[in-house]
Amino acid sequence: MAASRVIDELKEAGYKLTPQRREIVRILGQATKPITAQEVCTQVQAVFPDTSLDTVYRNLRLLVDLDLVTQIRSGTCHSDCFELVRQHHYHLVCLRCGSITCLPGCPVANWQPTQEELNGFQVIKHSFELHGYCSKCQNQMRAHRGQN
Amino acid sequence: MAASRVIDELKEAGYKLTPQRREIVRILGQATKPITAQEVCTQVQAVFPDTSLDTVYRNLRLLVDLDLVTQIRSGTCHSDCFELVRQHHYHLVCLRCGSITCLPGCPVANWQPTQEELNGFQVIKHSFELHGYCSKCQNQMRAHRGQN
DNA sequence: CTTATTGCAAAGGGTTTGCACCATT
DNA sequence: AATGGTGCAAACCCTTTGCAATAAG
Repeated sequence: MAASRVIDELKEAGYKLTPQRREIVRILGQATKPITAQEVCTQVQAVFPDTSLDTVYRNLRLLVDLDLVTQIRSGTCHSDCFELVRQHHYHLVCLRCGSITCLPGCPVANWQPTQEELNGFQVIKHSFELHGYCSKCQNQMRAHRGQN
Repeated sequence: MAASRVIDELKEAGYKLTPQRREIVRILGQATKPITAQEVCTQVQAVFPDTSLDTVYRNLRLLVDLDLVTQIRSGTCHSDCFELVRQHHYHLVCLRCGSITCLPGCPVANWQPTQEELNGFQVIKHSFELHGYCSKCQNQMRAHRGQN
């Protein structure tokens, strides 16, 4: 979903478009991977230095509630990450630094368990993550071992 | 992995087997799904009322570090859940109440992305979750709508 | 007897909330 | 002018940590 589309949806839903809010959406639109509220905040503050972290959280929550943003509580990430809702894809999550990389497509996009297995559970969506070590961390771990 | 096996591993590794520690392992061994530290604590306190939550956290952390327990930071769960390491499986996670159900097997057990996609990322493991609504929450949501 | 483990209390980190002021509509 | 949004500060929840007392080996 493009940032402009998100702005339109906010407008239509009757929400005010403050500069901070526009900037938050713009930053999410530019991101190539999910980012934390803190990262969003730092980037917003580059333009509007007085922006507070709670404003970022409030806006992210609003966007999540409106189904315009996806919130990811990753298997390794300390804090939640956010990204604009977009085509289904999956993530590489580093076990060491928590960084997330997006990969297109999904190996289980069309898969469904049997009805007996679900036992009445209503599936809305699914998530698929690969956990391991990014190349940067692999290098650092090698260097660290080298020191000993 | 059976609880007795976990106890053996702890013994072999030279850790002391306190009553609280044994009970924590026993509770994890009996659980049919991942549970929170708070849930473990409440169950331990049924037997040893003075047990503190931080002792539970310390023991869970130890078990995770020893690769005897898996820690799950789910896409919806407020706090982390824990389960004994066992055969690979996947989870149904309720978007409303956060409850987790285990399903055997895994639709992507033998799948691997191409080397170009990974770009040096070293895959250690993966996680697969279905998010939706458990039947209990579906009923509650229906009842709630009925009231209006 | 030695050392790890415990309970307590306090601190830490991420996230949410109450409030008065301010800005968008 | 009305209402929703903001910044600040404080609260909240989950989790971790320092410490002295305790218990397992």
